[in-house]
Amino acid sequence: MSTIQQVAKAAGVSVATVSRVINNSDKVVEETRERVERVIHELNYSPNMMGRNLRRNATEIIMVLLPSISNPFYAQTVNGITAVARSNGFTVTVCNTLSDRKLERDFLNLLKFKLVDGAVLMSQEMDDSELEELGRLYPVVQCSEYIDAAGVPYVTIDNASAAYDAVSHLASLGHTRIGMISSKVNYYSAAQRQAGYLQALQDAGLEFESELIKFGDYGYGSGMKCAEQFMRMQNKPTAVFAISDPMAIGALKAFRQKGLKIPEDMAVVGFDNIRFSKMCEPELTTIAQPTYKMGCKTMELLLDRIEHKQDLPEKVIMEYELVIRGSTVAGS
Amino acid sequence: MSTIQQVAKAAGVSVATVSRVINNSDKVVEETRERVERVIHELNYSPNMMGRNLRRNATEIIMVLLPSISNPFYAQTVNGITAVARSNGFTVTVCNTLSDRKLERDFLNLLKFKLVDGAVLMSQEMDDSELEELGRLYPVVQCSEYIDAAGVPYVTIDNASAAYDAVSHLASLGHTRIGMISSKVNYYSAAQRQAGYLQALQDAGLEFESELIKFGDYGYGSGMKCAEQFMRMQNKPTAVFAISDPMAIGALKAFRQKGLKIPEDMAVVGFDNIRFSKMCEPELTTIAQPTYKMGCKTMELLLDRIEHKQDLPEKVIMEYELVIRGSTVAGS
DNA sequence: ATATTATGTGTAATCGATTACATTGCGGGG
DNA sequence: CCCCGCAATGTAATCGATTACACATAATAT
Repeated sequence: MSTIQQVAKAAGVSVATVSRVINNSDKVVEETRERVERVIHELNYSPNMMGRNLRRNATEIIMVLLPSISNPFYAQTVNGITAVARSNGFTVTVCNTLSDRKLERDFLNLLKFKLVDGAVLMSQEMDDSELEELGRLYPVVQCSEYIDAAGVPYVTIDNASAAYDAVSHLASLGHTRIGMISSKVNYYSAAQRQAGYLQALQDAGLEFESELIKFGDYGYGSGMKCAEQFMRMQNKPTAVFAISDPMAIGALKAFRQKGLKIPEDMAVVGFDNIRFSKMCEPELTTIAQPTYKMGCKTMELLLDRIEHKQDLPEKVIMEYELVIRGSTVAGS
Repeated sequence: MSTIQQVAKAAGVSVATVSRVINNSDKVVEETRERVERVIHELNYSPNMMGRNLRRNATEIIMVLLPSISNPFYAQTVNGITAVARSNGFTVTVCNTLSDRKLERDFLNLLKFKLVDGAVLMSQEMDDSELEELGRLYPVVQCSEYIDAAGVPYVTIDNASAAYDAVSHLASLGHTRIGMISSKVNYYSAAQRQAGYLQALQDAGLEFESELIKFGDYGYGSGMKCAEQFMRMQNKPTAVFAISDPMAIGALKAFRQKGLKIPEDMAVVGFDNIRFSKMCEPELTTIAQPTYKMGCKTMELLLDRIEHKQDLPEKVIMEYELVIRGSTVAGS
């Protein structure tokens, strides 16, 4: 690997001139520029970013923290983030925290250590005060999953309202006993979705009892288990709202294995509109978040922070959509 | 953000001593160490990695390049890579190339620029000679998808043999007309799987014609389209082998929409054993790769390269497994 | 008592870039 | 012919760490 010094010597100029050529700044007379560029090419030189970054105190890399790349929900969001980042000269790397607090901390050290310029959090394990400090010290934006209290900006949908719409949809179809599959881990979005669910039941004049909420972990397997719990109840629900598509799909599968007809005997609504939700039998009614746009918006907020703009928006609430398919309405 | 100089001044020692404390190297007398550590804590100091990396010429970060984090197949492999990396003090970041050659190049610049110590390629857009050069200059290992000619080490399964087994399984069930859903992009693995398919047909004494191979893009949608093409054929196959689970699942869906019974009227085999393959109706027969172990092995090879060990293995072929489920054998 | 060694700490070079400031040379106005 | 100003390039400080080497002091050997 060649350095700027070697290039300078070989081209018979100073390192300053080489640097000027690389950054095509200032004036370099055409003849010199060509000579330097030829040498750069010959030596296959590319500037060492550690040197550059140390001097500039910036890396033009941002990182996206998410609990698991295996959850298909994240892919589109990352694409949106990447699109905006690239058009502003930034590179995006994805960091898989596996919901491990220690691993998450290791990644966030990259921020502290200045190896990345900013971070998007799509989920966090840390507590409010840690997040608050993080947001105070570094450019950080939350996307989709968030903690409100911490003063860290976020982009999200109105989870309560989305859940409300999903459950109201079930109620409007005549269901009077509606279950919910939520999550044990208390994410804020899960709490909001539960609130929306309760509100919808109340507004539809339906009764609620705690047995109607089961708890999973966002994955298929837990959806199946929750469905089995519902099946064992005396007074079974005829419809279920799950806060993730994989859980909804797992539930669908379990219900069908028990011989229930979907949506006649049991209606199911999911959340996130992952691609597979159109592949299962029947197709899944679900809440679609504008994932790509959310990613774009998130990156815009982050760029503003990195550039230290003032008076920045703290919250952006995006529109969602209830996508009605065969798991709630036959033949749609 | 405080620097090592500030810490040194505040503690009344030299930067060398502070550095020794941080790296707990050499001898520092207990009293000095405590004083320095107290100051470090008070100033909330953490070493600037750009300075350190510049000096050490290493970052202890490795990157994984993959075409799309939305393909669930990659998640487990990344977990394996991460496990081994972490236990060796390395951090893993995932880079989403979107199969875009330019984006891929941008990420690989991080290698050239010394911002990462090594890379795992799970798929590449570059041609053989580029890959060959990359492998010569930097620590790089291919995983799962690979180019053999380039002399870059790789970890994989025997794709031809796996496809052979899948197709032989179909033949052994009495199918005599067996289609294949392959990919337009000519990945090496796709070519090998086609070879295995052809060999299996030949060994089973079955006829082949070019119409029996359709081409998709590894996604659900393309699987559905290929299935529709099969349905329009005069002499339809009664079984189909797809080189990715999403395509197999898409095909399954399309066949069922046309009223075919699976597996009676049409048997389907996929490839990769993604989690959804157990959630679809019926469950999908597929080839399971030992993804987690492949990730571990890949990272081991990469670590060896980073540490400049000699006489390293160039190829590691792992065992796969044909998982038989309801899409080929009823009730299994 | 002196020479030798070990121990702890400091000084300054170094990694590879960027960039403020200095220098050089040249053309034009007076 | 001198001086000024501008354009092109060079010199050297700087970013924040690590580390070879130097040095001072104390402990030990002779």
